[in-house]
Amino acid sequence: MIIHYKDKQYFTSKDLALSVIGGRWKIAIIWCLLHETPLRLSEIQKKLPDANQRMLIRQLRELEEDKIITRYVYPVVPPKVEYKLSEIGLLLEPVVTSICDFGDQFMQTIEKEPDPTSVD
Amino acid sequence: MIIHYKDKQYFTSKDLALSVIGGRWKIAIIWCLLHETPLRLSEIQKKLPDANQRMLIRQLRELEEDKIITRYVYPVVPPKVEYKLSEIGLLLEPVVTSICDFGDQFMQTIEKEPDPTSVD
DNA sequence: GTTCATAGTGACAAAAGAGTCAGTATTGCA
DNA sequence: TGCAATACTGACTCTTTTGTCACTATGAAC
Repeated sequence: MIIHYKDKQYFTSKDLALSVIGGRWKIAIIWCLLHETPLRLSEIQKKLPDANQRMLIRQLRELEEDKIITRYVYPVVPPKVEYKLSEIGLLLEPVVTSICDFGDQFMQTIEKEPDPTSVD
Repeated sequence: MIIHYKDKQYFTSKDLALSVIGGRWKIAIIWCLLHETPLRLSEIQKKLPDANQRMLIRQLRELEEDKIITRYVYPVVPPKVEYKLSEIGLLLEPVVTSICDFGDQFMQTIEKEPDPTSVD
């Protein structure tokens, strides 16, 4: 079974999923939107200060293209745009949660037994 | 809270988790090892024919470095090496499962409502 | 008329990641 | 002697992703 999506081929639905969530800031953005919704760009920026605006916008565009988030533009000046998770996007909650859980557990193991290559 | 790991800084445990599972073939390798274990390199290659050997070895090395998998070398000729998930690696089961589940659901939505940019 | 706020785009440079190809080692066997 | 099998490594290129900088638009407030 081959899945065609956005001019690419995926051999498993898992690969397709990874193409949707794979992006430097995507999981972080989804995490933010799971905790508080809707959010404006400027609010996401405050929550993710290490991502620059250009990157955030690109990631938001891709998530929107994949219908993971919705974008609502208020016809006002200065602009006001709200992002929220779509119905499909909400299905990512278990993914984000399990990644967070794993991260916590992994962190505990490296704290107990610090990696020799790590620098404190 | 800043986590130092392998000469890099992580601001959340989620980012740390993503650094561990982020790699073209890592989720696929872990998926294989969750279904059948242990596996030899040549067996993983058969299960992931699109990954070339060099890439698989690199991903396996990184997973080993992060203590997600263990590598056992039999002292025989020709070489025999077995890979299996470590105790920590097994904690990734919910991550892989939730990604697969999401992938399946996502696939259904794009089948129902095909994306205009996709090519069949 | 200038400035502010917000959300955005274009063009490019830098870095990271992925992929390719050729080569190594060991031992047994024909 | 030469080949087969398995698990690698080195060196390189190519591609993709990420990051950076400068720039736009609009209407209100001063």
